[in-house]
Amino acid sequence: MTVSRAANEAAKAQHPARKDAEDASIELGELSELLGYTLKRAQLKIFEDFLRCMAPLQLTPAQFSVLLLLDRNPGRNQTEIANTLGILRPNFVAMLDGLESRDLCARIRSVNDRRSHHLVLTDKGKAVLARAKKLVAAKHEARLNELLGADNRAALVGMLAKIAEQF
Amino acid sequence: MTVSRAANEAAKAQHPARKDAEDASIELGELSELLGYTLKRAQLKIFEDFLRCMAPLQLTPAQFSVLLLLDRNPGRNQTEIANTLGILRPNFVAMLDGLESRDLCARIRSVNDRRSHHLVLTDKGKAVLARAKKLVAAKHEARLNELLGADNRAALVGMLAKIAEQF
DNA sequence: TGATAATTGTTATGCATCATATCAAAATAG
DNA sequence: CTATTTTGATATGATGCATAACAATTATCA
Repeated sequence: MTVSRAANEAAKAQHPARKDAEDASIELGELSELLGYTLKRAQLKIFEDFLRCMAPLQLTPAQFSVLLLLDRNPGRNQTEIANTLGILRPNFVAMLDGLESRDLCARIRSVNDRRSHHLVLTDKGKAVLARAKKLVAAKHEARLNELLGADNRAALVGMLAKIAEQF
Repeated sequence: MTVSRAANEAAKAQHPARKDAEDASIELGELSELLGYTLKRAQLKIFEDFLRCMAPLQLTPAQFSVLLLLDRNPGRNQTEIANTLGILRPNFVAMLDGLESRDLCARIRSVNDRRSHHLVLTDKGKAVLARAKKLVAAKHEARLNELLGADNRAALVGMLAKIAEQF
């Protein structure tokens, strides 16, 4: 599980009285100004919190993104969905297997092109997605707005999107 | 290699005239407003560019961060360095083996505590780090400033650091 | 002091992610 | 009709990340 790392840190925090005690704490130096470094660390934290908020539904960020896409774009095939999410087709197969085995989505053989599958959410899938959205909004994103402020949060997302697209 | 994905995309870009052609392009929906999603994608792009810039020195972001830390904090042991970088000690062993086999750093048995190693950069390690810093500044970070502007870039790093620490 | 516990580096191992090659079935191009 | 391409799928390997366990060493404390 992904909580273990946090639990590990928490365990250390309970023993501040040791030779351990950060021993003249280490200098990060230019590391703290490196975008890649902060980016990676922030991403891990965000995913960790996402998993925590989504624990009752047992959805990973990747799975959530698939459900969102299928909801907005019903009937697309695996290649299309996988491509827009940056998932390689071979790896997307097992992922879909998992969602399908939980009856969250379904593969429907296309009549036009019998190689491909139309992907759709099941009713259960739609229900789970609706609950998931609420959890994300209420627990995850709300906490972000609290930490950064709505304006800053929007600006942050904007800059990240710009990097993701134009870099 | 990590370039292959980009090469793959490039290959597709050369064939815009297919049934493929993004076929009434897929709606991202609320995905584009999800911080976790943009964060992950931006992080991948940044790491990809970092690797490209650092190709002549063959340093990964993780390796670069280790060299930086060793430079600023010579004589620390493996546990200390690994902990501050969020690397688990078992995984740090192989990583150090790699750097040490390239003569970039060295493990020096401590006389006070013969269990631990003092970690230091070799002369070659210092030289490589110096070149690496220049590459990062000239190629990588410069491009970011160009895309976002220096002020926005600083604000971005600040917000990410806040998330990484306080979330 | 001496028995017990904790720490350090290490190995082994498992799981998840990611990437490539390859394949059969089906569709498309020429 | 033949050759190529596309789709979903399988097998496979590399890498990152996490846990358990171990020997050597050090710290704790009764």
